[in-house]
Amino acid sequence: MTKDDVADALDEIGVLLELQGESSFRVNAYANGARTVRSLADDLKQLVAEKRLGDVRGLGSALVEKITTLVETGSLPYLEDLRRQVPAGLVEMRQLQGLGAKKVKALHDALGIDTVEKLKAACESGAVGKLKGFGAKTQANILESIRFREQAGQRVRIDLATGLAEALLARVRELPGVIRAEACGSVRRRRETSGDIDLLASAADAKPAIDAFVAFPEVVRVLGQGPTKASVLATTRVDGDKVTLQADLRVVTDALFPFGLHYFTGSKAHNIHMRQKAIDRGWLLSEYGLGSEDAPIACKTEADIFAAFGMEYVPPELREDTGEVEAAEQKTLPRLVEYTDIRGVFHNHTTYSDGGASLEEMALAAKALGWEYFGVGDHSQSLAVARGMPPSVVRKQWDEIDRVNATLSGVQILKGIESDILEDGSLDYDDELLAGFDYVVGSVHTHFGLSEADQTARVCRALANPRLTMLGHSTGRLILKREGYKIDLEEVLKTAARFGKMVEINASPYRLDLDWTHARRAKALGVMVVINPDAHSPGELAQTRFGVDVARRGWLGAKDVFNTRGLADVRAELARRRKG
DNA sequence: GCCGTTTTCGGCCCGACTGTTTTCAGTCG
Repeated sequence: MTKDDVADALDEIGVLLELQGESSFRVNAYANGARTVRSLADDLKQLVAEKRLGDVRGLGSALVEKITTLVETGSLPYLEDLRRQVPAGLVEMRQLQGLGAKKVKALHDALGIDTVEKLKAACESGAVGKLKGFGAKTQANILESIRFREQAGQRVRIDLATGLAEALLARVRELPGVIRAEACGSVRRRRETSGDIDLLASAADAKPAIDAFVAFPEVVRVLGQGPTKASVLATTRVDGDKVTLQADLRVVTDALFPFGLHYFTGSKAHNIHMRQKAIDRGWLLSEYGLGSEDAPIACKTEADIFAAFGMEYVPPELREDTGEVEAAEQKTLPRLVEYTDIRGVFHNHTTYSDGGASLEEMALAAKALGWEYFGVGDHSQSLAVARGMPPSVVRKQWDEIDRVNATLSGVQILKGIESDILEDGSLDYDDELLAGFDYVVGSVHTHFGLSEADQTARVCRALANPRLTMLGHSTGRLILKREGYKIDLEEVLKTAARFGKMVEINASPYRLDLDWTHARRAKALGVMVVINPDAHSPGELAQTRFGVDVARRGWLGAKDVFNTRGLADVRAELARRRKG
């Protein structure tokens, strides 16, 4: 049972209790507990074993007991009972836009509706509209939500959400009367995925901006429109991929902009914590201001809000209520790594395996980004589907690297390899060939189905290999597409620490593993992190920025990230490691 | 169900918007 498994179970309990009409506070306690578990920096199994779960804020005796049962036995009778009591279709109905637990329960109690299909039929027959508290409009909206369920309301990768947000934001900023505008929410916090776009703008008069917003060419449907706020369904293409998301625009006066920016950036948990800090001081904090009614505290920027509390500025990426409020009070927030700190990258592909560009093209693209080195890490021979290189091709690539390096100025190519970690944990190629590389990235590409114990042992054995420099994409997940293979990352990170190995944050927006919670754990264990774009084309080198986002969410500073070092330093360190 | 420098009970973030009402409940963020 991973943290996510446990958190999913707690979330499910919350939803099922809500559908039974339980108190919203009790329901919230489970949702809070799930979120808390999901973002735990410490190892869950260890917390359970050492009976320290109860020390975690938000986990009381009832949740501690249930989490302990889940971790120790892998199941929870209490949850299984709830599942028997609440039809599964109600959970699905609950996910429809505009339908909350109360309405779902009313539909079930009054009409016996327990599936989306029955709900659709009841709407079409007009039965729903006759129900007390429902009406013709609600009935039509439910039908609309059922139709649009496939199209929107789903989370999308951060690169796609960012593309749509930036397109909309650019238009909002051009609107007459708009003074400031930002994308807030999960896009600003740089999460891995986003479920909607939250835009905030300031203007003396909100209405013209709202009216213009709902008429943007990206808007395919207006979900709601008031004097200061509008919700739409918006669509665009990002690098060829179509992305459709709900987008909300809120317009406030410029004096309120900092408060709105903080409020709509969230996370919800961070906001609640900050609001509590305000209450402790006899103030109120909301999107409308800070302070008491007779003594409001003026803030020109978001930083002023934190300053009013005597806190350091908390970067949006840290606002998950995982200790950032306390650290900001104690002024112990780390200085986070920035994209501009990156001096080069190590894990990338060229036409020697499954990449689309030559060594020279990739190196020049790296130089254009201001980097000092481009590390190639093409696939090793075992990965035939990706045109993995037999030893003869490796030697040919080395020759070409030497030739191209002699012609390059300001950037150098490093001789790396993405060596398959074979099923038994050994590396691809013999020791002699491996010794010829500047560094070795070890990655799992096959046998995803091993048991957690076997997969963990396999990767740990690779980490113990003196030839391995860094571990590539550590879980093999594809965001929103494929779960990672089962692996005990705590054990992997501890093993990496023991053998002094680096662990990659794979910056491809499809992967982003290590995820931010484990990136933070890696730092705590003293494991050096490296951010690699896994680029297969020159344009993909810049996706390194998404990996920097993950590192920032994981509280990493520049010195925690290997590729913030310059070329000379990197060469020296890699040489030192090769000597062992 | 959680929590505590108003502490073991009585609170729990709170405002915008929608739709169904005629003063408010539900949903959402």
